[in-house]
Amino acid sequence: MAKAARKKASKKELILRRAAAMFREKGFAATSMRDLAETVGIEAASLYNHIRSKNEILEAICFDVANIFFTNLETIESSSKNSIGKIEDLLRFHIRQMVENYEEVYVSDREWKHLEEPYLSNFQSQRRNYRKKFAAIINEGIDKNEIRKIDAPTAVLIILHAISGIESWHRSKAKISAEELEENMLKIMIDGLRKP
Amino acid sequence: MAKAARKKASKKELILRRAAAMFREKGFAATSMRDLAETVGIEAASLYNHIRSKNEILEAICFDVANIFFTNLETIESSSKNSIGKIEDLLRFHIRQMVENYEEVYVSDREWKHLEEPYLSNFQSQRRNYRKKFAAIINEGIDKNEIRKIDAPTAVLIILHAISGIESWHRSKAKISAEELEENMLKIMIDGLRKP
DNA sequence: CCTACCGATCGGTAGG
DNA sequence: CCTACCGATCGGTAGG
Repeated sequence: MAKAARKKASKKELILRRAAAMFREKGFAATSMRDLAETVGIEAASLYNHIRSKNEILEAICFDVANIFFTNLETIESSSKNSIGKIEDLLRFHIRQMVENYEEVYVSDREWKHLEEPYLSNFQSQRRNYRKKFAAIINEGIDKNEIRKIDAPTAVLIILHAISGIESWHRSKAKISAEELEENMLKIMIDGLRKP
Repeated sequence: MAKAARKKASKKELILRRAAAMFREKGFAATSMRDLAETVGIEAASLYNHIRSKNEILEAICFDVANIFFTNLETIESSSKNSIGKIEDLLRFHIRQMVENYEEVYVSDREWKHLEEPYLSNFQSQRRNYRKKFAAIINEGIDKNEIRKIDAPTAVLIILHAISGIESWHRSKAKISAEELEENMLKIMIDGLRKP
């Protein structure tokens, strides 16, 4: 019984992982349940013993990712570092997630618009919330004279999207290592914020 | 005859513009020809008097945008400015295109993977080419000691994706003006490159 | 530009 | 987990 439960859980996880890979590659709408079933190695109808619907798969991916980032943000918020230090930690976390957890993060970032209500509104509001908290850290740094006077929400958008650009790096067979990539991104972006 | 030709051309342009708006909003795969026909105000079958296929619409959008950017890049390459100046011009052009020509640029950026061969390979190679030329300008600046020693291809990815992040700004009803946005982005990104 | 329609494919269910 | 199948919808064509 415990064994069967474990087995079922791992098959569901397999489905979610393969789905993330396919949604990333072809997009949510262009991925069919028959395509997915084939890469999992079962018939399309059998998928429905593990998941309720195609949309439920997307929900699982998007909210898993959202929770990982939100939990990390709370940890960083309550740390004792200064603003630049907090932003650096935030960036490193984003970059590492993008490298290590690539398919899921990418899908959460680009395919969430195919979420259905009420999940769509829920996801969008989590997203807004995350960006607001990020912007608050930047504004804190501006107040304390660590960071140059810039529009914080704009800086957040730039930073977040810059990181999601690692996608292409990932595809290009890693001409530089993950560590080098991280240092390069930090150098460019943190120094764009820091007060001269 | 000239009048009829003009009329037909403008109807095709209307279809392309509406298609860009819908592809941006729902994604290429999730947009049906019936949806598109409805917003244009005709029956689905009538679309085919103006365009050959759904994919041809995507091709028109993607290559129009690619050509606009490529032409501009060539102009900038042959200018007499220094590297930082060239990059600044390049950034301003990208930002303005993103603001003024939003739907098409966004679609070209995010939906090109639904292109079919041989257009897909063609588009990807134009894209690689553009990034290589952009990276070459950065490397030139590093050689001339205007720009700090960073990995140029990484900087290109960061910059290009940072700009595509304006999408969210666009959606958020412009809390700051387009000019302010441009100056903020320049400040953050150019100063991340410039040699201290 | 429309009506009428095609074959293919979609997400999902019934029943075992 | 499979076979068999459903209604809906897809991109696109024929013919006028």
